[in-house]
Parts: sequence; C-alpha cells; structure tokens
Amino acid sequence: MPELPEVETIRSGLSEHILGQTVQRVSIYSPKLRYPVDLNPEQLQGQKIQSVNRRGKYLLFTLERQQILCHLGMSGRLWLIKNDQAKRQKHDHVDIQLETHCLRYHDPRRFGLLLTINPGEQHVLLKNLGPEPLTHDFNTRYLQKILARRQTAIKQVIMNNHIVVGVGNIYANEALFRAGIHPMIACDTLSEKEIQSLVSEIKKTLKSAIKSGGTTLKDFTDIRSQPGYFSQKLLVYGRHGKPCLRCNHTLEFIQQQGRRSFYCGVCQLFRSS
DNA sequence: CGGTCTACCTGAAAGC
DNA sequence: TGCTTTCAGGTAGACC
Repeated sequence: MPELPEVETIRSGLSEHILGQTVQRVSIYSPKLRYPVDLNPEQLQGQKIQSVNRRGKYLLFTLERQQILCHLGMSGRLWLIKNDQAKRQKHDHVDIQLETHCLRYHDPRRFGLLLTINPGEQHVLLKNLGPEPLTHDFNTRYLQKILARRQTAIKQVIMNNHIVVGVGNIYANEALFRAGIHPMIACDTLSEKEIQSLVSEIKKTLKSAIKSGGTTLKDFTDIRSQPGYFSQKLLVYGRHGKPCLRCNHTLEFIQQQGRRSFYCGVCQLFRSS
C-alpha cells in the first residue's frame, strides 16, 4: 500500500504524539506477518520512544535499548488511538500501549513486518537498500551509471529498492508521465537529459505527495484516519480510458511485471531499442 | 550479477 | 442472489 509519501506522513504524525512516551505494555494478538513478529513485550516495557525515523518505506522506532523495524506491506496501517477507544477489530495484530495512546498495527493481507533490532545490529533488510530519493545521493550521475549496465524497462529500475528506495507503482507511473518517458523503454537507451528529468520528477512528485499527506486510493489514512489528498493530483495512475490532462489523448495501461503501468501514448512515446 | 517470476494473504469488485 | 475470478499500494527469494 504505502509508498514513501504515505510512510513519511505516518512518521511525522507519529513523531508529534509519541516521542518521549514510555511503553506500558505490548500485546501481540497474531505474530503471523511476512516474518513472525519477534517483539519482546517484557523487554520493551518501560522503554521511552526516542525517535521515529524512516528509511525508504520502512519505519524505525528508536527506544532506549532497542529499535523496532516496521514495514506496512500492501495493507498495513498504524493507528494512534485514545485509550478509551481501544476496542480491537479484525486484523489488528499488535498493540503498543503508551501513556496517552495505543499504537496499533492493523494489516489484513499480512505482508508487513514488525521486528526487533538490537544495538549494534545492521539489519539485513536495510543493508542493501539504495539511496533515499529526496537526498543528493540520488542524482543524475548515479542513475546514469546504474542504467548503463542494465537492460530492462525503466519502470522496473525505478521501482527497485536496491537502486532507489520508496518509489512504488503509483509514483513510478506519475514520475514517468511527468518526465515524458514511456514505462517500457529500455533503461540503457535513455538520454542524459531524460535521466535528469526523471530524477527531478521523482523528487518533485514525492515532495508534492508528502505535502498533500500522501495518496488515498482505497483506504490509506494517516494515524488520525485522515485521508491523503494526492489522489486528486494523480495524472495517470488509475486514469486509463480517460483523457490525458496534457494532450487529451486517451490514457492506456499495460501489464508490466505483474503490475499495471498507466501512460499516455502521445506524451510518453515508445521507442524500441 | 542481472532479469523474470512466484509466493506470501485477505477482501473488494467485477464477471457470470 | 450467489458463486467464481481477478486484482490490489510490496518485496524477498528461487530460478535461469
């Protein structure tokens, strides 16, 4: 579900409310996520939350003696609920009871994860991640080098979190449209100008989505159940059959690696290699 | 190493 | 109405 802007929206919302709070109790109702939840309630109890950070689509909660790594997968959600409203529903898997609120992990499809990181440990899931797209480490020269030694469609490259983190199906489609690049073009045929434009549009799209509080398609909300408003600014995602907002040509979609790619055949001309 | 495909899981929507 | 099929925001790991 959530891509970088949605995770960032959750991170900043949580930060405002839970920093400095002490864990009162941890309840694991169902440990069956992508990996079994390995949080240790006894160890966590009494620890203060010092920071909430984000790496790609991962959230990292730093406590006094441990860190908690969290990924929301496709359908994971984190809610902050007031203590008196804490009645459990289907697919609520873990509660972290704090002083004023309960931090609740909910995930119908169970593709997410909640894992412990011990001090000094470099978690294997974080080890081989690419640069953050909103830092200078993600730049034209970097992407140029990567693209030159690969032979696959450009969309797959920008969705590969070993190359750049945080770009999922929605923002890959949006950024490619804004850069005028067809999703199926072989990545090693992009010009320097196109690569520059793509890097720039990825950054701009993500920043703009963060500003809007993320994208709500079906059910994304922030920790207070407010939807994100970037859905109203989507130019191609989910708009197949509708007119391109730039040239009026009817938008199309193709299946690519099992995922849908939405594009405008006029604004994003295909060329074979 | 790089590229492609599958599996993990549930629910909503579409198709019949 | 109800049964079946398809699809969904992610990504590690198996395979070639």
